[in-house]
Amino acid sequence: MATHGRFTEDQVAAARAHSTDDPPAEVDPRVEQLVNDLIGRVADKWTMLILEILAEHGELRFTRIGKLVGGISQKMLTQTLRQMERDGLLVRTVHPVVPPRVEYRLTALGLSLGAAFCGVWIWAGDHLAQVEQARRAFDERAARE
Amino acid sequence: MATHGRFTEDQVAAARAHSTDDPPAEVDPRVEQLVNDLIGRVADKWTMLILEILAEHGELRFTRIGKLVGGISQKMLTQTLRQMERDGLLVRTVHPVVPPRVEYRLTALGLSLGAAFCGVWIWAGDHLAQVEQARRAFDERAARE
DNA sequence: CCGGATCCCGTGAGATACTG
DNA sequence: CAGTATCTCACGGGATCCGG
Repeated sequence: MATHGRFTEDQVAAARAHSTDDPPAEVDPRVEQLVNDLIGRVADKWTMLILEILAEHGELRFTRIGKLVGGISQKMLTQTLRQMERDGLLVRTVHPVVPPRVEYRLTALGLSLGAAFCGVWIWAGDHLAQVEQARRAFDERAARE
Repeated sequence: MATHGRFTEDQVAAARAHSTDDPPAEVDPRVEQLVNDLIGRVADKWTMLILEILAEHGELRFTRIGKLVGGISQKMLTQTLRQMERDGLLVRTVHPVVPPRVEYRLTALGLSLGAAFCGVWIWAGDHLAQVEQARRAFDERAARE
C-alpha cells in the first residue's frame, strides 16, 4: 500500500485510529464549530504544502522551504510558519550565528497531521487526469454557451 | 474504526488504495508540480467545508448549503460551487420551476475526495485540545516577550 | 549574507442591493 | 430562491530595509 512514500505505515495507521470511541451519535454543535474553525485554519494551501515539504525532508532552513514550496512570498512563508508554530505543528530553532540560521522541524502533532493529509495527496495523484478531463469538458460546454 | 460517520468503510478503503503501484522511486517533477497545483485548488477552506456538508447530506439546495457551512458569503458560495463543478467534484441540477430550485450533489470523484479528507477531520477532532493548548502556551510566551 | 519586518499596491473576499 | 452587480476594504505579493 502506498503511503505517499513519506509516512510509515504506522504513522498513517495512527492517524486513522480514533483515540476515543465516539458516543453513539450526536456531536456537540460547539465542538462541531471548533473543529470547523480548526479545519479552516489548517486547510490552507501554504500550510499543507509546507507540512508536506517538512514531512519529506525532516528539518529545513527558512530559505530552503521557500525554494521547495515554490511560488510563495517571504511574507506568507514567515506568516504561515509562525501560525504553524503557534498551533504546535512545528518547532522553530534559531542558531545565534552569523549569517543567521533558523531551522524548522515538525512536531509529533505536525507529523500526525501530515499523515492525515496523506490520503489527499494520494487522491490528487490518482485523480489528476480525471480532474483535468472534467475541466476540459466543462470549459468546452461553457464555450458553446 | 471511525470513518467520521459520513463515509463507508469501503469508500475510505478505496480512497486509500492506489490505483497504480508507483514505480520504485523518483517522481516526474512536472507531475509533482501538477499535483501541487491541484492540492492548492482543493485544499481550500470553503471547498473542504462544502465537500463535507454534501458528503453528509447527499443532495442540497444553494441556500441550504450556505446555512450549513456558516459564515460564507453568497459570492464565495457561488464561486466555490462553480469551481467544484468545473473540477468534476459535483453536479449542478437546475429545475426550471419558479421559484428556482438548484440542487448540488457530489459525483463519485467528489465522494472519493471527501473520503480522502476524512482522515483530516478525524485528526481535527482528536487533536483539537492539543492545538488549543499549544496556542495558549505560544501566546503566553509571546506576551512575556 | 540570512531571516524577517515594513511599506505600497493590486487582487480578491465580504456586505449590500438588485434581477429573472 | 438563486444568483449577478457593485462597492469597499482587508489580505496577499513584491520590493526594500534592517539586525545579527
